[in-house]
Amino acid sequence: MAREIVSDMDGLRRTHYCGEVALSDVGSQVVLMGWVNRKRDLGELVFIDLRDRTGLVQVVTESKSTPASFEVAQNVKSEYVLAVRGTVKKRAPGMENPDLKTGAIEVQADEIRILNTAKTPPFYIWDDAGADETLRLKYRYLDLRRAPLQRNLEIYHRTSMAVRNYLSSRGFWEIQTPMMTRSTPEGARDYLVPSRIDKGKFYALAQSPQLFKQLFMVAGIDRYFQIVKCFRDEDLRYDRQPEFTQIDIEMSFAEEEDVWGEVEGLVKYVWKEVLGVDIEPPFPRLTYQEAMERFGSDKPDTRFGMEIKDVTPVFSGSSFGVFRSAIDQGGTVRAIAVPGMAGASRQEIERLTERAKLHGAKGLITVAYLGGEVKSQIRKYLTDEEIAGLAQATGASEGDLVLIVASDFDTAVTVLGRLRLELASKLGMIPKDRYNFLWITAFPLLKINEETGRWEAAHHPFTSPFKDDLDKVRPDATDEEKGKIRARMYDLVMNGVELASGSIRIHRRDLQEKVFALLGMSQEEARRRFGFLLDAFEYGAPPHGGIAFGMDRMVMLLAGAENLREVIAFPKTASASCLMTEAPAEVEPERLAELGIILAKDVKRS
RNA sequence: GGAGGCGUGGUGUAGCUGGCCUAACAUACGUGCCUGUCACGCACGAGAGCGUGGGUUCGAAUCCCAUCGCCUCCGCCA
Repeated sequence: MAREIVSDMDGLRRTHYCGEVALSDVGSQVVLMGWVNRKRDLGELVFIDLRDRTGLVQVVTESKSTPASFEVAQNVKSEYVLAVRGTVKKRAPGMENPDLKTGAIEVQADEIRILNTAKTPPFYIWDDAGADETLRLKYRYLDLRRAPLQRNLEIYHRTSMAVRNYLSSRGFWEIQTPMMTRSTPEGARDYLVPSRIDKGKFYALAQSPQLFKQLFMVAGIDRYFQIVKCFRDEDLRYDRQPEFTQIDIEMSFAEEEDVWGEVEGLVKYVWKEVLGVDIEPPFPRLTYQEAMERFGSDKPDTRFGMEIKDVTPVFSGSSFGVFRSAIDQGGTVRAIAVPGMAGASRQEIERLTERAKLHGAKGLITVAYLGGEVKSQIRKYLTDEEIAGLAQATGASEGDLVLIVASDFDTAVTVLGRLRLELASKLGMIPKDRYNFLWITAFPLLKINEETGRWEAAHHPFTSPFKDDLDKVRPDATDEEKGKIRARMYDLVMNGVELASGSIRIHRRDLQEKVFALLGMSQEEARRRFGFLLDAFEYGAPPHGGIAFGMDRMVMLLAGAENLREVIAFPKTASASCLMTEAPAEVEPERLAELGIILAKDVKRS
C-alpha cells in the first residue's frame, strides 16, 4: 500500500456522525469521519458510503465540480478510514434511498483525506454475518464493525446504565468485591490463580461475590449492588460462558416480598428504558413443586399451554403392565395433549419415543383422537372409561395426540416437560414478543448428587430454610426429611429462561452451623473454610437476602440474540478459548518456575 | 467425559452412490470502460487441489481410520 496517499487529520474536526446528517443540515458544511462501506465508481462520478457506528451516509464526488476530492476518491477502497469535508445536498427527486436513514441527502465532498488504508477484510462487513463464526471470532474487531453487533453492544450499555440508574435511585450502592479470592469447593469448578509469594497456594477467581455481599450487610451497607464479572470453569452452552456478568444485589432487613418488589421495579424500568416495553408487575408466583407438576421444569415457559396433567387416577385400575407397575411402585402417570397432532405418522411417533428415551423415560405411550377413532399402541388395554377420562384430564379433543409417560414423578414430568418445549417450538405454538416473567419459589434446600450420592445445597449453603422445615435441619435427618426441606430461595424466570436467582440468607451462626452439619461438613471444616462468615454472624448480622441476575443472558433476551456470543464483545468458544488472542496459551518455563509449578509429563502439549 | 452436525479459491456454496473435477457458481479482489449509483453495470484477469495425517484403490474432494477446529445437545453449571 502506498503510504503517501495517507494523510493526517491535521486539525480537521468531525462535525457530524454519518448516520446523523439530516435534511435540516442541507446547505451546511460538514466534516465526517468513518469507514468506506462501499464505493461505486461510475467513471467521472464516484459514490462512497461512509460508515460509523451511527450508520451510513452517501458521499459523492465528481471530476468536474470537485476534482480534488474526486482524485482521492479513486484510490479509496473498502474499509479505508476517511475524513470527508463537504456540503450537505438534498437529493434530487427520485434519487432518494428509502432504505437509508440518511437517504434523503448526500454529502458533496470538497475534500477527502485517507486517514488509513485497509487490507481487503477476510469477510464482508455487512449486516448479515455470512462468514463462518470461527473466522469472525478470529477477526472479532472486524465482526464488531457490523451493525447488528454494534446494536447489541449498545443495548448492553443501555441496560447497564438503566440498572445503575434504577438501583442507585432505590438506595443501592455499587461496591466492588475481590475477583481473586478463596476457592470454595462446592458448586462449579474454580479457575485457579497461583500465588507467587506463597508458592503452592492458589486464589480462585470469584464464582460470585456471595460471601462478600453478605458481609456488606453485616457491615451495615444495607443495600448493595454490583455489575460484576464471575468465573466458572464448566462446559459452555449457547447461554453459558466461563466468564460472565452478574447484576448482584443484596439488601438488609428484607424478606422475599421486599426483594421481589425491588427486582420487579428494576425489570419494569429496564424493559421500558431499553425496549420501550411496559411490563406489569407483580409477576406470578409458582412454587417449585407446582412448576414441576404443571411444566416439568423449574424454569417454565408459560407463553403457551400444553400443561402436564396427572392421569394416575384415570389408570388406577388399569391392567396394562407399564401403568400397573409404575403405580404399584409409588410412581405416577402423566400426560400432555398435543393439539392437532393426532395424524402423526408411525415414524413421527417413533421419533418422539426416541426423544422421550433420550430424556430418561423407558418409553412413550401415545393416544390419538382422530376422526372419532382412538389410535394407540395400547388400544386393546384401554377401557372406554379410561379413554374418556384421559381426554377429560388432559383436555384433549378431536385431532389431538396425548403423550403419556409412566414413571417416577421426576422422570415423568421432566420428560414430558422437555417434549412439551420441543413440540411447541416445532408446531409454532410459542408467541413472539411476549415477556412472561414469573417467580419460582420454595425450592428444595438440598438435592442429591447422583455421582457421589451425597446431599448438597441446591442453591448455596447460605440459603435459609423455611421456618416450618427447621425441625428437619438435623444431621441425623432421614433422606426423606432432607428432601422435604424447603429453601427460602427464588428464581426469576422469563420465557423458559432463568434470569435471576436468589434467596433469603441465613444470618445466625447457630443455624448456619446446623446447615453445614446437614451438608455433612464437620465443625472443623466449616470453621476452616467459612470461619470468617461464622465469626461475622456473631457481631450483629442483620436479616438479609438478595438475588443475582445473569446480565449477559438478560441482554441476550433484550436484544433478541440467538446466543451469548452476540452480546459479549470478546466471547470464548465452546471449548473456552479465544480465537483472537489464542488464549489459553502456554507460558514461559521461567513463569512456571517462579510460581513453583511443574507440569505433569502427560499433559497434552501441542 | 459422551452424541450429532459442519470443515472445498478471500468469503458463501455446489460437487461427496469413487474416474466426466489439474474442481463449478456467486460474490469479493485486480485491470479497463462508464456522470446518478446505492448488492451500480459491462469486459477481461488472477485466485483453491478440497481442515490435517494415514489407509483402501489402477484412480479419492468423494470410501475407511485417526486427529484438529467450530457449532448444538446430554452430563456438568453451589
